[in-house]
Amino acid sequence: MEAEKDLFGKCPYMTAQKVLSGKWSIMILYHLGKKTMRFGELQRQLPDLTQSTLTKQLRALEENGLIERKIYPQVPPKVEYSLSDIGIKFKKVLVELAIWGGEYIETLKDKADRP
Amino acid sequence: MEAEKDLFGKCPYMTAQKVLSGKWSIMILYHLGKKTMRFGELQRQLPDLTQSTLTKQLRALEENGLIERKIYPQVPPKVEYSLSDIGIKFKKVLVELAIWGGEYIETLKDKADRP
DNA sequence: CAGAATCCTGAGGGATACTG
DNA sequence: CAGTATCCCTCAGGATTCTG
Repeated sequence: MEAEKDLFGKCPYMTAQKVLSGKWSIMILYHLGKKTMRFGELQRQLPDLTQSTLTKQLRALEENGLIERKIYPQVPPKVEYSLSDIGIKFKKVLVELAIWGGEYIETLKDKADRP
Repeated sequence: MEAEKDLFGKCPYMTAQKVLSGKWSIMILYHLGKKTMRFGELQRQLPDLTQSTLTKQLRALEENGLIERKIYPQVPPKVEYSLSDIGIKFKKVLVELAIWGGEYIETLKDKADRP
């Protein structure tokens, strides 16, 4: 698609940046990294975004190949989201991200303690 | 500042997301991770952004405590940018990010090969 | 050299309402 | 349940120009 044209030949950092630029991308990848989830369940984990926003974010991640969407043809609808292969590999980044994020929050507290 | 209020108490992932949301944050951190640099030198490494944009991105990173700005009071001006302590710790994330970004680009090529 | 000051624009995110 | 379809609106990013 168009996304591929944009990303081709770019450096890994810029590529990563693009894919992760969605406001909720990281959170979604984190939750799907724990387990495959249905739309509703995922939404309950992320109370701060609306259905429409969640849908858009999921579509974007799917188009970029990070997650997979499995539709069960039944009524009522059932749709499961899970990490793709490359999505699973992203977990390693998430681990470091979590560690660093924790450290970062600590530095903020320190600043607040002695102003 | 206001940034602290926003970030306080949030999960590490959301915190990280906020700090890295700048379009060029990762690239800048990567370059400054290699060495301390002056404004002009940094700009030469990143030919795709204008001075004003680079300035804004640097200000944002500085406000978030990721980089440090050292001003030499002389004429013509000399300003050096470097990673702060917490900025240095971010290198670990960058490493994983680079690896994953490379893998991701590979998956794109695979898709292109057999459409 | 390393910026500050303006101005502008688009797209990403959100709110709301409707549906198979 | 898991979406679509609209509308709206902010604001990050960029272009441009001027400066100590």
